[in-house]
Amino acid sequence: MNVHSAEKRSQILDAAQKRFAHFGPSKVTMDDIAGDLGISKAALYYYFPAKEDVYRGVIAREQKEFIDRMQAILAKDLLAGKKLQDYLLYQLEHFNALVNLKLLGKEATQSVKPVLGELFRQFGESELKLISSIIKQGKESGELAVESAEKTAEFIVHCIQGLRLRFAKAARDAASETAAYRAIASDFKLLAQTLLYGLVTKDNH
Amino acid sequence: MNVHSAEKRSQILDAAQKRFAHFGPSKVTMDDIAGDLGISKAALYYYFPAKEDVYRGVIAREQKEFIDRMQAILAKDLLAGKKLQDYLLYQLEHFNALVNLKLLGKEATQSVKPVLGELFRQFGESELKLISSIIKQGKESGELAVESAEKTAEFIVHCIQGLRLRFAKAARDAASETAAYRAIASDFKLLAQTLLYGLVTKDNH
DNA sequence: TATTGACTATTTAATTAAAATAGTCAAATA
DNA sequence: TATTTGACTATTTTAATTAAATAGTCAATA
Repeated sequence: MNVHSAEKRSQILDAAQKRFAHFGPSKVTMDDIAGDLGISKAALYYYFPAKEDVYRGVIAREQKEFIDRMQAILAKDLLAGKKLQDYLLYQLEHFNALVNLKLLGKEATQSVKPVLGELFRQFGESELKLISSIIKQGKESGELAVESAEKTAEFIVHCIQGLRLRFAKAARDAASETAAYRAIASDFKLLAQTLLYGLVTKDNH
Repeated sequence: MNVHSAEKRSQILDAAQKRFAHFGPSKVTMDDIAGDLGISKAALYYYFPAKEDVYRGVIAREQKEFIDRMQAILAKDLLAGKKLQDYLLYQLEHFNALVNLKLLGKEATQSVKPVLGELFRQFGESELKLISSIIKQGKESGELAVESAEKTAEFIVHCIQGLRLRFAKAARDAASETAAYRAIASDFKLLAQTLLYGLVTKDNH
C-alpha cells in the first residue's frame, strides 16, 4: 500500500519548486528532482504517479499559501472598506513572491496546460470567495452601497486578474521588470482608492 | 514613379481585411488577396512592398476607425463624468466590431509580431490621450477629485486593457463567447459606475 | 513500506527534403 | 508615365524521418 510519508512528499515538492522557479517546468526532468534528493527516479514515482502531479502539487501549495496569507490579513476586525484596500495593496507583493504561480500559462508543455487551466480556475474561485465575503460584510453593515455583492466581487476579481495579466505581458516586453512592477503597484493603489470613494467630488454627487 | 491610387489601395485593404478576419493573417496568401481583386500578385506588390505592410495597413485603419468613433462620442458638450461613462460603455462594442484588432497577438507569424507590438503600443497611447483629455476636463472644472490626471488616465487605460485581455482569454476557453461577452459588458458597466461614485456610502465617507 | 536498476513507451529535438509562399524584375500594355 | 503581368528566385512552412531525451513501469530487494 502506498502510504507515503508526508515529510518526503513535502521535500520532493521543495526541490521541484526551486527547479521549476529557476528553469521553468519543461526544463526540469524527473531525474533532476530525484538527483537533488539523492534518490532514484523510481522512488520519486512511488510518491508522485506522474510529473504532472508534482507540478500540480507545487502550484496547489503556492496557491494555498497565497490564500492563507490573504485570509490572515482579512481575519482582523476592520471595516470592509479597509479590508478591501488591504487586499488590493498586499495581494500583488505576495502574488509575486510565488514564482510558479506566475509561470502558469507560460513554459508549460501542451499536455499540462489543461491541468493548469483548472488550477487557475480554482484559484480564481478562492479569490472570489475572499473578496465576496468582504463585500457582503460591507453591504450588510450598510458601509458599502452595492446592488449585488456577488457581481461586485466578480468585477473586482476580474479587474485584479486583468491588471495582473497586463502586467505579465508588459514585463515580458519592457526593458525593466522593476519599472513594470512599479507601474502596476501604482495601479493597484489607485484601484483601492477609487473603488471606495470614486472620482467625483462630493459636491457633484 | 509610384503614385498609387488611394482608391486601389483601399480596395486592397478591404479584401485583405475580410480574409484576415475570416482565416487569420497567416492563412491568407498574397495570391489570395490578388485573386479576390482579379489582379496579379505582382500588381499587388506595386501598391504594398510587403505583406507586412498590408497587415499594418488593415490594422492601422481599424485603429483609426475606433479612435474616430470614440472621439465623436466625446466631442459632445457633456460633464467629464458622463463622457467617461460613455467611453467605458461604448468602447467594448466598437472594439469588438473591429475583428483584426482582436487578432493582434494571436495568429501572427513570428516576423510580424514586433510590428504588431508597436501598433498596439501606439493604439494604447491614442486611448490614453482620449481618457486623459476627459480627466483633465473634469479636474479643471472641479468635477473630479484626482491628484494626477495623467496617472489616473493611465490607471483607467490599464483597467480597460486588462479587462479586454482577460476577456480574450476567457473567450478562448469558455464554451460560449457570448457568455464571456455578457460578463465583460457587465464588468465595464460596474467599472463606469464605481470609478465615478465609489462603493462607500456617503454616510461613511 | 520503501527503494532500486534495468527496462519500455512517449515525447521532444534535429535533420532533411518537398511544397508553399513571399518577393523581384524585365518586358508588355494602356 | 503609371500600371500590370508572367516567369523567375529567395525564403519560409510543412512533412517525414530519425536520433536523443525523458517519462513512466516493474520485478527484484532491503
